[in-house]
Amino acid sequence: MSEQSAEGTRDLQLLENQLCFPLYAASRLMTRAYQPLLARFQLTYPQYIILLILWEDAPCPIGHIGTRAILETNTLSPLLKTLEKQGWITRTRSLLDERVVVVDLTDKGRSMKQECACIPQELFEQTDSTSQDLASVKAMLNKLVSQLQETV
Amino acid sequence: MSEQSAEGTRDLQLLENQLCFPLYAASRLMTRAYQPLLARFQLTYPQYIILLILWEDAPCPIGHIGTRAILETNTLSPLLKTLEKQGWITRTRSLLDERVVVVDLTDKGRSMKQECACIPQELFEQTDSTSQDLASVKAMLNKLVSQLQETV
DNA sequence: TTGATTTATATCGCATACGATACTATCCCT
DNA sequence: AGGGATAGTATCGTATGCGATATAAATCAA
Repeated sequence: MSEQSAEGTRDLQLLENQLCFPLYAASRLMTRAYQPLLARFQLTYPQYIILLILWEDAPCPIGHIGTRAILETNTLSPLLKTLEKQGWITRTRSLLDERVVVVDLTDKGRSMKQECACIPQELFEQTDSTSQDLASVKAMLNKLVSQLQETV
Repeated sequence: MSEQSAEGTRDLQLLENQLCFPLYAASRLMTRAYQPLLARFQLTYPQYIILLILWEDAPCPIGHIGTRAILETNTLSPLLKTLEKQGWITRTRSLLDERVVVVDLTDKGRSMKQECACIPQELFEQTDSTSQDLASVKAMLNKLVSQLQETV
């Protein structure tokens, strides 16, 4: 399995020789791994990503969240509506430009930042990768993200 | 906030310091990148993954596909139904064990393997990563997948 | 044998993703 | 000023993912 003939590695149509599949699988498994940690806060993984962004940048327009999360408004609109309904955020039309909706954290949303601070460490403990390993993957994935974004 | 280091690199709550986000983003962008290549064949990305597996293993039971794709039957059932409706595959109850549904490729499904053989190369050309880079990411993602699968 | 349990698949409901489209506000050009 | 182009969000339809549950067949246990 680890040792492959030159011929075996050359067949790009084998699932094992594709980058896309472990990417797809790891992403879904990562979301699953977050689920029990986020359930305490009634959060889904995409909602958690939005909150991470807001804890850094709120208040900010929806478009800014979309840029950072690499999500279109057709995904963000219902997602933000849910977060608003559950009391995490507020959505307000900008007075300066009525097209813009500014998103801000509620008191609950702001205070939950501390409550959620343990999550990254808890998740890290679920893998026995070294931080070195994880840092390498992260760096290479970030590079891949940039390259893929350029193609669009 | 960050007691560990003077810099912000230790603040695990920053989006930039999380592994999960580039994973999530890269996976979605990869799916987007495949879309124009798969559109010619009227395929979605998950459908393409199923075909990759079938081109290696067909005929095989649904459970086997689920194991390789790391997908539950609640996802696979409708997906396979679509592939059947579009003439790529057949689904047959096993005579040996009536619980099992055996999936096989149709003639069209089998012959399209050659037609789709160009896709991996075409996609590869959309990134300017070296194969070395991609191989490293793939290896580390596979390790991550294994570790995340163990936690479930 | 027969009832309980397990296995393999399917159905339902909900929450993303995203292409296509719609809508409104702003901008830009003449 | 006015009308088209552009920008920022929202809505709609379709296709996943997946937890919870259902269903039917095979297996197991007493």
